[in-house]
Amino acid sequence: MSKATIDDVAKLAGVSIKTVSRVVNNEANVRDATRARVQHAIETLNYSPNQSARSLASRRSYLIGLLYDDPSLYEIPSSSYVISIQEGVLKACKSRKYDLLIHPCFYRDRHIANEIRTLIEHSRLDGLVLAPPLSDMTRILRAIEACGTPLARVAPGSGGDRHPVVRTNDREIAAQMTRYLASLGHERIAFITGHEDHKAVANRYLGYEDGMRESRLKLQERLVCAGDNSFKSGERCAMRLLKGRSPPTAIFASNDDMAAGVIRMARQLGLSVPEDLSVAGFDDIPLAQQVCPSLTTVSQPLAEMAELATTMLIDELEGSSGSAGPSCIEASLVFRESTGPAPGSGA
Amino acid sequence: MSKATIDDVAKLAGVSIKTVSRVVNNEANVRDATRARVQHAIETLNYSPNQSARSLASRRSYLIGLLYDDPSLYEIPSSSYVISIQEGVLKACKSRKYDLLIHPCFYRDRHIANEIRTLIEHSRLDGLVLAPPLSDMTRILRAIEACGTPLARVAPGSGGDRHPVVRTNDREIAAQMTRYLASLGHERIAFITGHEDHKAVANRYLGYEDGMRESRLKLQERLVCAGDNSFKSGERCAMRLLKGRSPPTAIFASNDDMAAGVIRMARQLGLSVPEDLSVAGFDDIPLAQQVCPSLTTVSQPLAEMAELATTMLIDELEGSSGSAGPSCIEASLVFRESTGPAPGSGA
DNA sequence: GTGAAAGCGCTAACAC
DNA sequence: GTGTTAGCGCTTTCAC
Repeated sequence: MSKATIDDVAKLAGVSIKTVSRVVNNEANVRDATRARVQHAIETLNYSPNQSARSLASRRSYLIGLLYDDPSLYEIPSSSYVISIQEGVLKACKSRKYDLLIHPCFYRDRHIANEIRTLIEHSRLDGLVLAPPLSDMTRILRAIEACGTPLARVAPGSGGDRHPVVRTNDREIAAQMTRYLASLGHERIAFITGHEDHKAVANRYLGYEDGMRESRLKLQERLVCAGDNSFKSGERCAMRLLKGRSPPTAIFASNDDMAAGVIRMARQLGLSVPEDLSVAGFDDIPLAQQVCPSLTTVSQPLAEMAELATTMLIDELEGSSGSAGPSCIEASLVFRESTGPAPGSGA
Repeated sequence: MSKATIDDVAKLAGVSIKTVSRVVNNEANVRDATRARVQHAIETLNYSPNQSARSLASRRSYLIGLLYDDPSLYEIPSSSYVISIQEGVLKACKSRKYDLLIHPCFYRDRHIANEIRTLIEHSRLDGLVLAPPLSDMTRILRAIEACGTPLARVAPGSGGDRHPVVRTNDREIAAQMTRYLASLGHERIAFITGHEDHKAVANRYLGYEDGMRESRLKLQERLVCAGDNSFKSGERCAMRLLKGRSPPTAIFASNDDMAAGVIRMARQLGLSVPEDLSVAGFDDIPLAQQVCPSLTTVSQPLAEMAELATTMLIDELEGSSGSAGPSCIEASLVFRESTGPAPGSGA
């Protein structure tokens, strides 16, 4: 029963509605005794402010929108990615008393800018959090900025913008993983790239190149295979890489789904992991612990990134000065069973 | 710029705001010519109604809340379950022009009723969709009904309530899977139960009993093992079942995560699936296709259930008469690689 | 410290 | 068919 209004409370407490409003919003300029009296009335009546009225008057909805690319729309079932993002955003929302509205969309949709514009105009959002790969697309950023809606992004781009951006060290950590594989004695280290529209994933390839160079290993085009982030593309690439002559002894896939596909294919080809082939992934999704052998991978702090981005957005909404600009949350390597010494490296 | 108001449109079109309102809300009693003129003005001004104002005046927010148990809160990472539910709810919301607010919570939280009450009072929701196992808990249902908020549930309980409930035929389909295993010559068919608080999952056990009885196989207590829906509990149960004497030749787990755990453990114990052991799961999550061998399972139409529940809720909100009462969307068996003839059954 | 008055932009009820 | 008049329940501005 959200029946009681601010008038009821004011009457019961013997004050004006403005004073009630002050108490509710924790504003200054209320004597302690008055405040207590109002508090009491609020509790007695079980009063809770009407959000729509509040929104209308204050032009703030306490609603954050989360925009992400919905993998289910094109059958790449990496649900844990979405869940991690949501988890982080929700955590920030909860602690700041905002509600979360979710809006998955298809990033390649030609009308996506319009869709988002409609969402902004039609829904009463205070701000928007953008997840990758949506957060990489200038067309979308333009549309949102044109609407003047505050936003924060989880994205690799440095941006240099006037809105908060949170990224992780994809490139550096991918280089580190590559060097780790090299340190195990692997020389033919293959790489499976991810979907080209996904900039963060693209950075992982750059990291691979860095790592190979730093380990003084030769980059070979035939050891690089183009995946699309899906399990199936991992299988396909593994097949191609392993069937060639002088096949790799290690495969580094730019995400876990593809790495899991590699493991499955390796097994079907009669190879043992990690004895015959080392496999590394990226993301540390739950699947990484469930495949056999479990996957050496990079723990990507997706939830933390989303949480930070959201917190920064809310800070901005509330004028808590600018913690704006780009931030970075560092990823880390997770060593499990799928990697080991290169065959014949004396182990 | 959601700057233009209904007054601006009215002025430009040379009509009253009420007429604009009629056009915007697709009401009758507007001459075609007038309607066109108003439409034109709307487009010219790029007008879009202010939702907060609309909510305040009409007491409708066009906001649906989705309440679900958040697996990440206690480390059972079955994200695909959440995603499927969201997917269904979102689809219904989209087609009916509602927005979706998500609210995960911990179903065993002692203060959950309060949390939900706060959510309802504080947020301006038109209705609530409840996902299992929250949807099974009378304590929660009571709290929501006491608030008078319309709701719909995805739940096994027949309910007999005055709100929509959508269920699936867990029990019957589990019996069918059991009979299928029996038809392959298996006699010692083990079952791994799920989390006890999850009624739908509990029904699957009843179906197993039915299926065993119908196949004239003996129910043996030692062939039933208690899991908790997690991958790890699947591994644990498999270990216990397979290490005993006269171990089962088939294991039916009440969800895919546990079934995947069984497969992993079987492999570690040196058993081949399905040659030495058949494994069946339930849910058909993406993982079912990614494990090796891929999992024979039950395709649970979670997204469809959620979509139907949401549609029924919205129907009710809009007074489109009652399609209320319980509905059922049927699950079906999916045959993959993890099941085969019983060892020594002449195959 | 506190209150009165004036909206926020829309829908609802009823008059015309 | 169309317009007028009141609110919806809150915040804001400014006076006291």
